[in-house]
Amino acid sequence: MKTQSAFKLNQKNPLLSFLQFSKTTQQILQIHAQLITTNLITDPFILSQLLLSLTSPNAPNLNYAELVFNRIHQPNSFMHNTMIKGYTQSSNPGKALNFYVNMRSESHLLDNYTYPFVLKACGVLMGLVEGREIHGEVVKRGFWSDVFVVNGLIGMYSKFGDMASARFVFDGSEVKDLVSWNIMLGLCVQSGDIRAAQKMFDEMPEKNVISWSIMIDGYGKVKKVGDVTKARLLFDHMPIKDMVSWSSMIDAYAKIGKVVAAHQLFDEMPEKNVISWSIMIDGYAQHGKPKEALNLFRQMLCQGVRPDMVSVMGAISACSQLGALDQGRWIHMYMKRTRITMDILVQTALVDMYMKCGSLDEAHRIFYSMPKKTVVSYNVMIVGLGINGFGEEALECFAQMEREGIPKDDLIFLGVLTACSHAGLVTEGFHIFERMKKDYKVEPKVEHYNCLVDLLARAGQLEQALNVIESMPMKPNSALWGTLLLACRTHRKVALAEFVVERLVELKADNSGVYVLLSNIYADVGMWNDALRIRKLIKDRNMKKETGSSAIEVDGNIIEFVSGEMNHVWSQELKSIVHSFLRMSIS
DNA sequence: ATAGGGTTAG
Repeated sequence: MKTQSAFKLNQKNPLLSFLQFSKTTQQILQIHAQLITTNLITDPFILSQLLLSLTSPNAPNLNYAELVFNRIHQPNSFMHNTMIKGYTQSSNPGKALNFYVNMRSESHLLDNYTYPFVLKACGVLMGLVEGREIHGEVVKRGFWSDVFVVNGLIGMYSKFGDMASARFVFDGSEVKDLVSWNIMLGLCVQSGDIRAAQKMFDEMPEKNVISWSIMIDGYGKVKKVGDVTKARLLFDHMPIKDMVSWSSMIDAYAKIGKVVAAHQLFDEMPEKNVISWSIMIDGYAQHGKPKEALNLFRQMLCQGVRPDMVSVMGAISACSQLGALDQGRWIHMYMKRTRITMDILVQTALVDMYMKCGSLDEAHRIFYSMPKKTVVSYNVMIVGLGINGFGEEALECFAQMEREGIPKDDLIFLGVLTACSHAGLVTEGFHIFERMKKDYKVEPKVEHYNCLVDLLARAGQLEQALNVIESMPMKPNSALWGTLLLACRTHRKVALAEFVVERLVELKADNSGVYVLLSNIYADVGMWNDALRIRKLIKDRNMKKETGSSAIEVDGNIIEFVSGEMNHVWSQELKSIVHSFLRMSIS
């Protein structure tokens, strides 16, 4: 955005000066009211300026702009183009295309300024057919030498993800600038072809910060450790960095769970915005460090950074993981109070948070007040009901989803199956699994078989579970055997457990947890020698045991308990509580 | 022309 120059009074036309200086809609409207009373209203230059002000992204008032536009007797190209630009920028590309269609009937209005805007509208609308048609028109009318038009075309094909067409325009054009190269670079990255991007990057006659940032982002998105190193190399070598380059680099680390490296850069970056904070918060939340995520969120608020919809997601997710109901509630209230808009994604995250924190009431309230629901919203609800033991309600929710005609994906079946498994609804679960293949034509994946095995095994039907594993179309993975092994303990099936461990050894997935479980199974049925033999094996192989931990929220503080560590300030109190409960249950 | 967001198994 250009900085507003100091107010200069136009002697010949004082109103015009005010108009160009006005920033808020109210000011513009006032001036317009004055304009109507004067004869200046017919001056095309004044009217153009008025439309420009009314459609500016600072204070757009497209309805009013359209009103003014319709009262103009013979709108010129500039006015048309201003309307198209305004509609595209305020995300109403359909209207923009309408304007364009109207212009076409008087083709003298169409100039080289029209096409970039209308092509952009096609890109936003995903209007593939219209886009190609306009492409043809551009060629016919010979606007090839205009780099803005060419970039409009490349940009549009880039939005469609149509590399071939974008390349065709790019290669065939005589006029390329840095923007054209950068759009192509971005398209390569977007289609996952980092090698092609690197080739272009090397060939580019000149590069700017944006080109470098695209490459860093691209290498970061490949999500392999080696490529992140490559991203870092570029990052360290680029001549000038801006917030986007820093954020892209931090995100590259955060996405692969290298939170330490990410946080270090985050501390080093000279200037932060909401996006950089969100990246860091989400990085922690997605990699098992919800406490750190919440801490950062608090820090962000302290620094006076106003959170937006996206930046609260990480914090909400952290609350779900911690079961931190009070803090989750606080964030929810904070959003209401500070009028942060909540879209489907935020609402879904909130439903998930309330469900995971066991507050079904609040989850219900949001869920049923949602104007639109997606598969994901339903999934969150169904899984939430399931983990809270309301299997029947979960199935009812699924039925409601069917009635609303929401298309299903494979994950929703995973949700329904886990809900059944948690509630012990074996026949219902089996039924859903069958219907999944038959009625919905969704091919079950290993994860679905895992759920089915879990469902049967928990209910004690271990033979059937084994049957499923042996008859399924794909190779069973270690998670699947793990599920079965866990059920072996609950149902004391020693022989089957030994069989399962053999399979896990074959898969080289026999970690310490597996042997601990096996040893416990032996111990449960009194086979002490075997139990000891396995214990010794764990010790001899020097296998490290992952320490278990859990956390609860006490008065808004997150208290973490680590297995085996009983020296926590809360431990003594906890012990006495547990003991008094035990005494109560005995007497 | 470049950066951030929701769902699964313990």
